[in-house]
Amino acid sequence: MTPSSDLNDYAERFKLLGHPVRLQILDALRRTPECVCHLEALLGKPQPYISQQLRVLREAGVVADSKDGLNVYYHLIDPQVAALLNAALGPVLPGERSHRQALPNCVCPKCAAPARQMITLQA
Amino acid sequence: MTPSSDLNDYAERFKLLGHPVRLQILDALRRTPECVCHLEALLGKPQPYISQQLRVLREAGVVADSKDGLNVYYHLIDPQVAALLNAALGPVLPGERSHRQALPNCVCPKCAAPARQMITLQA
DNA sequence: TGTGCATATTTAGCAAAACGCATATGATCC
DNA sequence: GGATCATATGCGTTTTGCTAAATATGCACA
Repeated sequence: MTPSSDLNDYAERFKLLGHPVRLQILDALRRTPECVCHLEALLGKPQPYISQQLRVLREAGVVADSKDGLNVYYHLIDPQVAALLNAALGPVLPGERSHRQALPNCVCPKCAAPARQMITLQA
Repeated sequence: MTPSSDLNDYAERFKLLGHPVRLQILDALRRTPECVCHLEALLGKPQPYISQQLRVLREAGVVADSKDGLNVYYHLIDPQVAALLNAALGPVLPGERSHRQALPNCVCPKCAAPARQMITLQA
């Protein structure tokens, strides 16, 4: 009923997106769930710092985590944030290359399941 | 070509919206242009403070001003910000009551063209 | 079972920036 | 001169951005 108190909530949500690191995380997550170690390699930031931003997003109800062995996977759960990302960055193209090659086991340089590595080099 | 440098620009734009006062200003401006004195009455903040936020928005290329006699009217010029506002707050309904009653001469309590005032009291 | 290694979270801390606001001054138009 | 608006300055408080250290937690393997 008081429209200005709602606006505060919206401003809070925009503030979540108004942060390069968080925006980059969310842009990655709207493509596919990602484990923390991959986000670390992707953003080039120290891991505790990424955990901090993930926590901000988690406590705001924007993302959720699910553990799988050693790894923790995060995924986007807020449809409105997804809509905002689409409105701002454009929708994710179906054929668009995801940041990772294969999902189930993290493939970023650190986690390095050696499977595809030499393919990348020669092809 | 470098998608992450673009993300910085997008984050900047989100940051503009992630501010209660600016968001309230933009929400008003997407309905209709407003003069500063009306925004002052609408937000209940001192005039220099509002001018300050308007300047932020102006220098970011989100709004533009046009002078008309004593008054300065601001309007929204960034279509992408308008799209984000629509995505977040919902589109402006056609019949929705604008904050002001009549545009050409500001009608907020301060500028008070006395025209409609007693109507408000009795009806 | 115990030890070690790797992933991830949490806590603490700090410098820098942003915020909220007041006040004073200036410009412009009537 | 009077009103609207912009700009500038200052100040106390809060938030941000980031680093570093400490603390779980799960897996592997002897």
